[in-house]
Amino acid sequence: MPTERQKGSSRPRELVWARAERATKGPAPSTSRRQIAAAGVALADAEGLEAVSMRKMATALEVGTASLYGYVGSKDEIYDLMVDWVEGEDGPPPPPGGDWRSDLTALAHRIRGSILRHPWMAGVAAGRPNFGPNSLAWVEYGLTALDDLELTIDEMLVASEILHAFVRGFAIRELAEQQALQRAGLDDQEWGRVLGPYMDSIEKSGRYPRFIRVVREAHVPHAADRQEVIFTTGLDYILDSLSPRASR
Amino acid sequence: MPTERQKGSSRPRELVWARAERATKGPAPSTSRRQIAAAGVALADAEGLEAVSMRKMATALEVGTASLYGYVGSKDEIYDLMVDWVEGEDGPPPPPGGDWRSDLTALAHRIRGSILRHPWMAGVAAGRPNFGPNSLAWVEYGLTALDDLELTIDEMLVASEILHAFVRGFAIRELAEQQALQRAGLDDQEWGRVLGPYMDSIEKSGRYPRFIRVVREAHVPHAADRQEVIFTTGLDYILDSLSPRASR
DNA sequence: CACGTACTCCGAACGGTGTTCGGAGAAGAG
DNA sequence: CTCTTCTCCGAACACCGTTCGGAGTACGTG
Repeated sequence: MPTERQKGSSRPRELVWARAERATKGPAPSTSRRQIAAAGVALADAEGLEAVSMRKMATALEVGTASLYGYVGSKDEIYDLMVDWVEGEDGPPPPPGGDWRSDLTALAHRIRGSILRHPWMAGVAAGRPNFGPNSLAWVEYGLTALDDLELTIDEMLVASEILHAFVRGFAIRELAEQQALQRAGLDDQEWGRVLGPYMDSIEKSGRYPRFIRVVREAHVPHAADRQEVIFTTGLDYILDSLSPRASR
Repeated sequence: MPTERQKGSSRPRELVWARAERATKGPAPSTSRRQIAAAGVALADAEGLEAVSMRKMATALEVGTASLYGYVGSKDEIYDLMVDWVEGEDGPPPPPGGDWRSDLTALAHRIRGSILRHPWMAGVAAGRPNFGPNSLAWVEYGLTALDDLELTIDEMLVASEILHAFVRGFAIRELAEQQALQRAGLDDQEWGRVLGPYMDSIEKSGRYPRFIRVVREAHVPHAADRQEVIFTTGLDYILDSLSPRASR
């Protein structure tokens, strides 16, 4: 999660994206924002977001700790760079394929994939909007796909927001479950040992009968695939609700 | 954001919710998990999540810092307690009103309200699932409302997941926008000064025409109300897509 | 070519952080 | 009354984000 600004903080500089990467005068910088982003992503992927500290970043980049503040105004800006790096890791958006439905489906799976591949994304993106060039390119891609539906500009905005909200919200929930598993020591059985007794007591309390029914019934062996099915089904529900609005 | 566990950490104890609050033998504890949760929420609401430190919590509760570890296994567990405290702050769920659609609408608005009222919720809930009693009660409420639709158990699960995913995802996005505004110094004009030049350069690049169109057109005076409208519209889309599945 | 300026680099320090350790003291069990 | 078991917590450890101010470098200009 992005560190929160304290109340009396000095006025923010310009956005990272708006500041020039390199000055014209002094010595050449020995690294770049792009390298900083890549190093941050590598660190966070390997050891978790907590491992992204200014000192470790500096060590990874073979640079003094304080030097990073020449590239970045604060640690939060490193998060911004990391998010946009991930948005760009698969290359730029392809040209739309002409079928809005499959374009949007692909977009949704891509967003979900990014979050699952980089679990720290959920927490980082929660507190700050991201206006990086790669993020914008993918938003533009989604809006372009929606063009085929001949919606008003307001309907397009709503449609885009709904899609992104669902995908992001779903991936976050999926991730929380997945990480809880991982936290119990990378061991499925261990998790059962910890959660099991509590679930039993919940069941015995009798206050959550439908929840218990869902949990017991959904506790099938192929949990990973189950999430896949729920996601795809939910996505279809949402795309279904978009199409009738095209033929007004 | 929840602190991530490091790899070699010792095995986790039981869940907070499963551990006994009070032992039978020694002296009586001088505070309670409930008070810890309330103090944490108050601190986070007033000064941001970053202000929730073990030392400040201990000071607020008039207790030594190390004493907190008798109530809680780690700082993350304090986050768990805080989330469930918020889930319970409006009292227990009412009995379902008989109309599934209005029940679910009310539920959605309640979740969104909680996140907007306690902005730190988004980041905290991103990394950990919450199985606290109050959270479960509201999940149960949603499932109960869905009972009227005569869905299969799997359809109920999907429907519940979709609703929660959309609401959570939307609130997070809304919050990010709102906090970016706040970060610029509680000043709308300041934000324009920071963002404006960047948006102009984006526009001049010509690479994001649809995005620019949406931004310019959505930049109306009544921004707060705009979010309300988008949320309500999106929610209706989703509920619309649920109802046809009732009459299979 | 040389000067001045504008920049990059970064060691050291400041005030915080989460968590552990181990002793002191309180209260129910026998 | 003793013993056991719990609560409490000061002190310490390793680390954190950020700031300061000096040293060094390369370009624009005279």
